[in-house]
Amino acid sequence: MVRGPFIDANGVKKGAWSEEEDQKLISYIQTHGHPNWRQLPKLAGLARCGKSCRLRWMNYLRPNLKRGNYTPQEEELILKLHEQHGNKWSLIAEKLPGRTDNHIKNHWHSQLKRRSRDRGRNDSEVKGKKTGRNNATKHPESDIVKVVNELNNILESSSLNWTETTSSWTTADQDNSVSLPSNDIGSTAKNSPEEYNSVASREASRFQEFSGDFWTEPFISEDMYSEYCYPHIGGDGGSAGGDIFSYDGALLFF
DNA sequence: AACAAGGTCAACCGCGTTATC
DNA sequence: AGATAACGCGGTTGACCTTGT
Repeated sequence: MVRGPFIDANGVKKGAWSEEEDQKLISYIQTHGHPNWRQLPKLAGLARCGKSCRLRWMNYLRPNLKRGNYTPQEEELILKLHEQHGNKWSLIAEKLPGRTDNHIKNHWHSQLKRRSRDRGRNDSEVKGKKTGRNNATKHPESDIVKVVNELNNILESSSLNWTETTSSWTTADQDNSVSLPSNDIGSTAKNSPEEYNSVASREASRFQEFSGDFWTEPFISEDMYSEYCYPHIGGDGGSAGGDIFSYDGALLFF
């Protein structure tokens, strides 16, 4: 499915990653983090460029990545966010725990683009002319709220709660921040509430062990927090938006 | 059964942005 | 303040897979 491995003119390996390379990268990052992608391949004993290592880690090896089919709620949210923000895949990915910008982008081009186009066509047939992108007023509030409510229902059944004051996810049975184990949930737990809870609790325990004191924990690079603990709340203060707030008891992602 | 077309997705490339010197 | 390095994002590619004819 992917380019076969080859060595380029500079002696840098490219193309598909082998199991051995993956293991090297994982074990290096688990031990040292990734403070410097440029230096990482050399230090980890990989004949790759830093950029390639970063990409492999971010899109494939990183913990908590969700694989497999997109839920209708996720797809709906992608469609909404894309209409709002355009091709800002990283922005969209922030709202979808466990999905990477690359995955979302691929999914968009392979399926959602067409659906979006069809929907637009239907809309215009029904409502008459109405065009333009990045137009928030285009979407009736109730429509967006509906999508978000569906997502909230999933979260509720999972016993995971977003605590605005501490900007963290908690499980119902404990107050500790928890990294959302989307990978486990997606592939192993099959999303049943009981299994979901069990995995979430296990992850919470793991996180407890891990984060005795997060800020003094050695070898943890700063951005690991946002990578491991979903969702990343866009606190960059930029104009991109407030990201999450509550509306009539529902969580809104913007 | 064989082929073609379209779909999927990991990976690469180029460029803009941010950080550091 | 300017130059350079490093990072991150979005677009694109290419090979395998699936479906239709």
